[in-house]
Amino acid sequence: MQLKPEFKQNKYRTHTTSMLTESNIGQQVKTSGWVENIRDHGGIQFVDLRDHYGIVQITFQQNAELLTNIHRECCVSIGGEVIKRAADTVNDKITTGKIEIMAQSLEILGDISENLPFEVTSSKETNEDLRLKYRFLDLRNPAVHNAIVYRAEVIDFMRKTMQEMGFLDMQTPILSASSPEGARDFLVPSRKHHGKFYALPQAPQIFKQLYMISGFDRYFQIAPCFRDEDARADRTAGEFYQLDFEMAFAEQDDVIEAGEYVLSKTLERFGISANTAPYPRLTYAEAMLTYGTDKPDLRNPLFMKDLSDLFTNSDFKPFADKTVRGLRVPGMAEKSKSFFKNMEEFALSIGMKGLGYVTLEQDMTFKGPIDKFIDDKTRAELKTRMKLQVGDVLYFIADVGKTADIFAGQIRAELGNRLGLIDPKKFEICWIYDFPMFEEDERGKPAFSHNPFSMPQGGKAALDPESGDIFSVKAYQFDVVINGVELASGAVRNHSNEIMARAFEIAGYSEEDLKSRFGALYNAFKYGAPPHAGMAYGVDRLLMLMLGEDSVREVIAFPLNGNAQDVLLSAPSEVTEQQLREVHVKVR
RNA sequence: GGUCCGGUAGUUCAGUUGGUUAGAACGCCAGCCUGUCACGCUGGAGGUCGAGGGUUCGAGUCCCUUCCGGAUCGCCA
Repeated sequence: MQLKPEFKQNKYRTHTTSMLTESNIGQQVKTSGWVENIRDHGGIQFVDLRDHYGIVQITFQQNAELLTNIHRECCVSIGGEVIKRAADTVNDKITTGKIEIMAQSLEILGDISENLPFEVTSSKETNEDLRLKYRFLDLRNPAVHNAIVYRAEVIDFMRKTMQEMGFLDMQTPILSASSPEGARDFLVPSRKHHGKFYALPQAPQIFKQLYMISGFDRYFQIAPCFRDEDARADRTAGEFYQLDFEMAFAEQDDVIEAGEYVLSKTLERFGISANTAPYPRLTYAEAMLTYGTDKPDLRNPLFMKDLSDLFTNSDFKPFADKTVRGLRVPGMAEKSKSFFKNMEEFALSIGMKGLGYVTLEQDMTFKGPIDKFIDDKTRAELKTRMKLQVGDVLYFIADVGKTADIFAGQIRAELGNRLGLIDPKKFEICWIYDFPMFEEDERGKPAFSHNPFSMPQGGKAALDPESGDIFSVKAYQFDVVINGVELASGAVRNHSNEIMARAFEIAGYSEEDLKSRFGALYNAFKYGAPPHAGMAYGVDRLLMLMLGEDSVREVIAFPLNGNAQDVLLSAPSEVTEQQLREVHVKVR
């Protein structure tokens, strides 16, 4: 590697470890880093010296005294001559493996390192709380370190790509008002205003819409978002980052195209093998019927079809007048009895009452526990509709309404796993769109199904009480799904108070509620809001997928633990009485 | 908040039906070793078995309480 312009020799080093190549052979150099390992052979010692860029081997011959008191993870600066390694001692595993430094001097830079709480090079196997407490050591592990470097590179690339498309990187406030979104807010007490609180933004939603109303055309931000909800493997406690963007005078397709561009370019740039854009677009209804979920894993080739009409008058009570889904599994008939039994047990474990199936015999007849309830005409129709072939298994999933879809989706996912149908290296990306504007709440009343900012398709007319079933109204609302993970969500925004008020009314809120919950937007809409639309990608989640990690915490340098604690800095922590008095807070 | 799983050496783990002095690997310390790169060899130190209580002649093991961690459901528009 050439000397980068920004690299300057100083008293600590003439080269970083990875700069050293065969071209440096014979030169006097100095390099600094951490001692990853010491191999002491008596008359000769080897030290692996690690810095941000890589590793180089330092050899000590007849000067072992330089290593007195040196332990693993000591921070040192070592001077010496670069020498060529003999052919039989070359190490192909490291980029500097053809050379080594013959040490002549060694300076300890920090304090002598104490005994380590865990071994740095295998830190990923350590209990997570301990890793997080010593995150500075954990992050020295190249496997952990490089994920953070990767994160920086991916975010940098996304930012540049957004800028190329004409988006401006603009900030939004962190200290703001409690927002009317679904999650719990993090509250910050006010010192100057007794009894009042700021809230950390759950998303920059209101502000990015205000940017549009302010006449900015294309906004984006790698935006911190704060939600006081419990963590999951794919969801950090507390805070996360979104690639958030918004476009004025935009339709749904404009946002989808921009979102598709930045994602596909990013995956391409980082060598992720994904299906190429344009990505398949599935309506919510299609996804629910075909995959039993609004976030389908399309790596799984299995899919469902509607069979309800064939069993309306069936003698088999569990199917009669129910929603029935058919799931064809090619070539599964040869699976063992226990495999089928285990699937039935799985079905029971998720709350299904049973899991009927038939297998397709050599002569194309059916065999299986529920075959006796199927008449010949239905058999013939099943063969054509499900395109059945010899050796197939046809599962039936029946229940009331949407429940059948959800159960079918779980069966599909489980079969995908158990049959090994899912290629962990593949990325299958799709759009889900046409989400319903409203869904039934527990009492059967309409509630916003996704979010109240979205524009209903058909505008105000669609919300007219005369225009029919309110639950059939769709919103301009869409998601990006990768491998069954919801990665992004977007919408055409409602930019009219009139339509907003009507939508709120349907969801059981008054215009006064609208004014109090969305005061700023409501006020802004009064002065000429442009039609606008946008979306936001979960950056942490995307990085997790790109790196093939199971936990989102692996792609965040200093994450809260699963219990929403910063075990490194001890947060949250108690504060002094004085601090509490200043912000007028009394702790019970 | 619910459910499930876990907590044993610095780390990762094993520990049978309740039964002798609680083990292994890695790490650490000491000694030996001039070509290793997961160096090797010899020896050694290191344990409140998460905590508290109970049953028992005897508890890492069984019971109760509690704390901590993980997964998951709720929650996350």
